[in-house]
Formats: sequence, structure tokens, C-alpha cells
Amino acid sequence: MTEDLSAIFSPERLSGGGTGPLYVKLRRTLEEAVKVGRLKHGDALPPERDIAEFAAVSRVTVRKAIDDLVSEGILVRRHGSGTFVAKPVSKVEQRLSQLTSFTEDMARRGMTARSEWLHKGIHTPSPDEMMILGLAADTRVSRLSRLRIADDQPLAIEHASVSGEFLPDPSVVTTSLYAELEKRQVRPVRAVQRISATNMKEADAGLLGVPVGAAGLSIERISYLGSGRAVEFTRSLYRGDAYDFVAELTIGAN
Amino acid sequence: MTEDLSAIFSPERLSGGGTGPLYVKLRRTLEEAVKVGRLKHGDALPPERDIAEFAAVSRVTVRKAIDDLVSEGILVRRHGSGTFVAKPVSKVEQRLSQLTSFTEDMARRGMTARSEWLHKGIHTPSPDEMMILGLAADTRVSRLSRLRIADDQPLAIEHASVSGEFLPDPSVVTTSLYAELEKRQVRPVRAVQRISATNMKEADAGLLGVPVGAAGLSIERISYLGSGRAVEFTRSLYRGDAYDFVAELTIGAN
DNA sequence: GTAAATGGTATTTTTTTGGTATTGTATGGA
DNA sequence: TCCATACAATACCAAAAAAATACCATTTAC
Repeated sequence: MTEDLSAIFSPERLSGGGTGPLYVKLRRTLEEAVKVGRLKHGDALPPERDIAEFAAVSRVTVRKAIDDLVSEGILVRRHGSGTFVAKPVSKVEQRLSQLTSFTEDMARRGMTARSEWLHKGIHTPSPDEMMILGLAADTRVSRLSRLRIADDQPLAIEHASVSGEFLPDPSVVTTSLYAELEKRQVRPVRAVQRISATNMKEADAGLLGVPVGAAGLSIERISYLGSGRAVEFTRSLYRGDAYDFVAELTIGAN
Repeated sequence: MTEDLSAIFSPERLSGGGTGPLYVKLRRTLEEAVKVGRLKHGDALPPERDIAEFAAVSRVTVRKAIDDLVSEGILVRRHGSGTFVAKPVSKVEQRLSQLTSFTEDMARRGMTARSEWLHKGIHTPSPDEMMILGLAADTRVSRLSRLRIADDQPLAIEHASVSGEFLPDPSVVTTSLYAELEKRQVRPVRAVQRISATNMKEADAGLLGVPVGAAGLSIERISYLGSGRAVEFTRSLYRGDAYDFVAELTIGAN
């Protein structure tokens, strides 16, 4: 639903928005509108061209302002459809989603993301888990495996391992692992991930509904507390395009 | 974000800044602002033209003041973009070294241990190193490779990777990495290692003086600070018997 | 299917910002 | 006096960011 332009981009709001480049003023104006609730979750922004005309700036300037808010996860764009106010998510979840990019990518494409749990359980750590999470042999680790589904199509398999110290009972996790960790005051501030392409083996290919040997995107991620302590180790296998890189993200202290 | 001009270049600050040429006063003013924290790391200075106008001096004078601070590394200029407060550089020269239990093990068995260095250098971290040590892509990692020799027989190849934060200059390492770390107040309190058997490839087999395909003992170890932060990552390849297990070791505070 | 509406992108122009050469001016010493 | 040096001001150059223009691609409505 398109909001009334003047309600958001009144001259006062634009001029009174402090100093700086035009696109910064516009961004602040939009940010404020969402924060205050003038624009609610799910609302459509006016078309970029309309905003540009009303604010008497070029459309690119409007886009630049929106760009920032999209990369912050506040807005979501849908090509040919419009720009919408995104569902609010927690800071940690939001910033980690920039890293994993699954939720964000799905949202960008206007797809509905859901999950199907394959496994939730508590175990003795595997050698890998001990190494990476820095666990002793007599500790426990929570494992969470799920199938990531977008628009009813399986898109990824995800295996997460969390130190039992941080997540003693994995069954409490329903949707977002990070939201659950945040509830427990566990806030990873950094994550390192490695992304590479592999050929899918039979088990994974079957779950994802692709032929054996199809290209998959393998993502391994370790997230860390501010102290440097590793919190969580996730291996994901995505259907899709292949590339290989290492990304690093610093998450604000909230 | 550009600071308020009057907050930094107030008339009092400029006049009260002692005596001497204008640009010296300005330099002192700026230096003070950075030192006190009025200008923080990453902040942009106001444009030179604005400073000049506000301080009622020419732009060249402003530039001269800034020149000094730039050459001191306090400020950084970016053509077309602005002048920024530089990231503070740690004056603490960290010297770190190596960490192994080889010497100790050999001593226990009554053997004389020595080493031959294959490589010492500082590099950009590999994906593995980034993952395991929790490093960012723009950090550095020190690599130390040596041939472990016991009773004049090559027994192992050892590759150590230490976060550049803990060991910026690997060349200082001569014998014991643990001893060197201790010097630097860096005391890993735990280490996790994984041991497995492999068939040696030509390069390794050549160094160790065994036929290609001979069984080797591969040992990967990560050592951690009390905080949980990973300090060092070592991959070793030993000649000898084969076994596979995961060991957890608590390193005494010595 | 077609057309309208909407976001996406490449290119260009303008503005902002630091960089440099030139000139003027005072000061101090030979 | 004369010259060398430091200091300061003016004018112009170059790189980067900001903004505008024009065109492309996707979605939706009919």
C-alpha cells in the first residue's frame, strides 16, 4: 500500500534533517519514518520516481538513500514490484544474515523462506567440533540440522554445531539460532566463513532434489564472541551458483 | 562524520595554544583534539577550506598544519575525499615465536632434538588460517616451518601459523615458541590436537628421507588463551607409527 | 501476449575535496 | 643594502564523491 508522499517527505522533514549530502538527508528521513512507525512492516514505499519528483531530486539520489537502508536490512526491494519495509530482526541476526545472505537473498528475490528440521540433538563433540570450537572431550555439543526451503523448493542443507555451554538444549530453537543465542546473552561479534563449490553426493543431492554431482555451494562458518571464543560452527550446502571466497564481518557490539 | 568546527577550532583554543607561527598553533590544536578524543579514529576532518575560513587563515596555512600531522601518521589524507584521523598504531612491538612439544617429547625419550628452519615469514592468512585463528582478511599471519631432527635423523616437518597480532615478526623465533610467547605475555592455557595417519607425498617424504607413500603421523594442533581465543595453529607430519585420536591438553601456567 | 509500472544499471555532468605551483611579505644575517 | 629563508596568500590542477540523465530488465495488470 502506497503511503501518502507528503506524510513522509514533507519539506520540513527534508530540510530539518540536519546537514550533509542530499541522499543522506533522504536516508535519515526514511529511517525516521520506519522507526516512528509512519511506515510499518510490509508497507510499500512510494515508487522511486514519485519520491524523486516530490523531493525535487534525481531518482538516483533517491536510490542511493534506499540502497543504504536495504543493505542495513530495513527495506527490501523487489524488481518490477516495489520497495517494502522489511520485517524487523534482531541486530545479531540481521548482521549475520548479511554474512550468510540466505535470508537476505531470499527476501531480495521476494521469496518465502522456511525450514524443515532434519535433526536436533546433543552429542559428544566430534574431532572437528573439538578443534574448531575448542572443546574438551568430556563436554557436549548441540547439533542442529535443517533443510532450508524457499518458495517450497529445498535450497540448502545446514548443519550447525554449538558448544553445549552456550546452548544446552537445542530443542528450544525454532527458527533463528542467533535469536535464541541472543536470548541467552550470547552475542557473537564476528564470524568467518569459507565458501566453495562442490559436487553433491547422493545423500545431499537427494535432500535437495538435484542429481548427484550437481554443483553445490559449501559454506563453513565459525562465529566468535568478542573475547575470541568460538561459539558456533555451521556447515551449509546450497544448491546454486559456484564461487569461492572468504568473507569476514565485524558485528557491532549492539 | 565531520566534527563541528567550533568544537575544535574555537578562538580560545587557537589563541591559547601558545606562541609561534599560525600553522604551529593550528597543528597543536588539531593534535590536542585527536589526543583528547574530540576527534576519534576514523573521523573526517572538516574540509581544509572550511577550517581556513573558520580560523581566518589561508588554506595553505591549514594544509601546512595538517602536513605535519600526516607525516607523523596521526592524520590520513584522501584526495577528493577528505582528511581523516588515522588508526592508532600500537607501539608495543610484539615478538612471538613458536610453540611445540617436540623438544620436550624428545627429551623424555632421551633423544637430542634440534631444528632446521625451512621458512619464516609473514603472510596474508589462508582460508584455513582465517577460519581456525579467527582472522580477518586484512590481517597478517606468521608462518614458521621447520624440520625437526632427533639424534641427527629428520623426524618431522612442522608448519606453525600464528596470528600476526601475537607474532608480527617470525624471525625472532629461534628455538622454543612457547618460551617466546611467554616473553610476550602470551600464554596459551589449552591446546586441542588431532592426530591421524597419512601416506606421505613426495615433497614431505623427501625431506624426511622416507619413501613416497610411507606412513606418516599428521598432527594438527590449535592452542588457546584463557579467553578462548586461538593463538596458534600447527600442522606437523611425523615419521613413525600411525594412530588416530583427539587429545585435549591443558598447558600449565609454568 | 502486450503495455504500463517499477526497480536496475551504465554513463555523464557537476560539485566537493585535497594537491600544487606561483607570488607576495616579512625576517634575519652576510 | 642584499639575499636567503620561512611564512602566508592567491590561483589553478586533479581525484573523488555526489547528482543527474538516459536506457535496460522484471514484474504486474489487462
